[in-house]
Amino acid sequence: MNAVKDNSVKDKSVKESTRQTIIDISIKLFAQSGYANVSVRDIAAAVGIKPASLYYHFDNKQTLYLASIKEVFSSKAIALTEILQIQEPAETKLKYYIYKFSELASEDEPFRRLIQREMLDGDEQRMQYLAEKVFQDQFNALSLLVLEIDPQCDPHLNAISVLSLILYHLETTPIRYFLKGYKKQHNQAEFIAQHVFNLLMNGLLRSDTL
Amino acid sequence: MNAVKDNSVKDKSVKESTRQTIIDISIKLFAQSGYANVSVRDIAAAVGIKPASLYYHFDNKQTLYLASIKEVFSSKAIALTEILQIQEPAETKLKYYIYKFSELASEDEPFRRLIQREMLDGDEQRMQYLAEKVFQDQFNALSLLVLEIDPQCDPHLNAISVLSLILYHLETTPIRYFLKGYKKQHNQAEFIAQHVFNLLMNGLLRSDTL
DNA sequence: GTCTATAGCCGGATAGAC
DNA sequence: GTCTATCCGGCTATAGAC
Repeated sequence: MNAVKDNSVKDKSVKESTRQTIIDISIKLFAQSGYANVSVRDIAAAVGIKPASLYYHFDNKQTLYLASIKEVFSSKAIALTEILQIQEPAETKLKYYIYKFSELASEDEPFRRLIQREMLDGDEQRMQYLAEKVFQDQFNALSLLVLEIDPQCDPHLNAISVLSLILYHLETTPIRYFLKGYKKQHNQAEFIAQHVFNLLMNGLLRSDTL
Repeated sequence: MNAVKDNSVKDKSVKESTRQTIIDISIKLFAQSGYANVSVRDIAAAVGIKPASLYYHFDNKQTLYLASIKEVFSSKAIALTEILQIQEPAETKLKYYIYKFSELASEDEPFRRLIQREMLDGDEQRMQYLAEKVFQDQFNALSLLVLEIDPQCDPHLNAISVLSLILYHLETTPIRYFLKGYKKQHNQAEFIAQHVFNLLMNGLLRSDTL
């Protein structure tokens, strides 16, 4: 009936909508410099339009920011949830999760930085959104997994510990660069994953071989 | 000869200098809201002076910010270095370190937030300052400690892992509040320290008892 | 849907009196 | 050392032509 509807199936060769371009560019800029340090002028310039045109697509800067974080977070939520679906023994599953999550986290710097920024400046409402729409499912799955490995443990505490080990190495890259023993490898997904899995299985003893 | 010199020994009952008051208040405000979101007017109002008066004490906003982070970081550096001076077996020393560092980190929220902010927005110069003047000594000491526990390990990697486990629980408090299994205890220094030490000694297995 | 032009506000910073 | 008064630049956002 309506042939035009087929266009709703996105063809990557077709130029994306201006609205989407604005969001994509905003994600990068907000992640890099933070909300207050990115002006509507900066975004418009990067997109290649005038600031006034931007207000045709979004009501104001706040709205654009919210659309940007929703976009980056919800696109990630799908990938994250999928990781924990496989049927394997608990330890294998954890190993797979750590490797996959390290990979996703090291690939997507804007995602990581926006989370860091939200932890500092996000209001309660945005935090709840982030928790429920992005992390809840996989956090619950990860909690169940660590509980399976040790039925005596506090799953919330252990799940956060797993995530912290992976993310903190990436978060601290800028300062670690100046600290003793820094190697480029320390920022590579596979290297981090290997270290974290060993540490979680054995503790500090026999945790790594050089 | 000069009796007035005795005033240089600070008496806590004496009102501190305006310059010091400005720094103290700036630390709190910058930590809470970030550099760009705190205006010179905000700071002046909180101090109880007019914005113009502030420029008698500091050249500009940047200079005031730098003085603030130097103050908060260098005051912490002393406390941190002291922790690793005791003579004890490696494991005891690590346990002591974890408990002390958890305590210091959970007590001083501005310190933690300013580090988080610097990780996101600090330039290379400030990062180098932070590394060399604040963290270098104790990071080296912590590296040696984990190396003593496992001579085969990568000390840089393990030292960061120790720090990550302690700090990430505190950093993620706002979102953890909305995640399953959250308890108030999870933010208490001693509780975190106990969990981290167990995890580092044993891995995920037998890491905690509820 | 994008433009030019501009309103209106708030920020950092300075001059100069007291 | 602190004040009042003020400059000026950058910011978000709107009006209205094309």
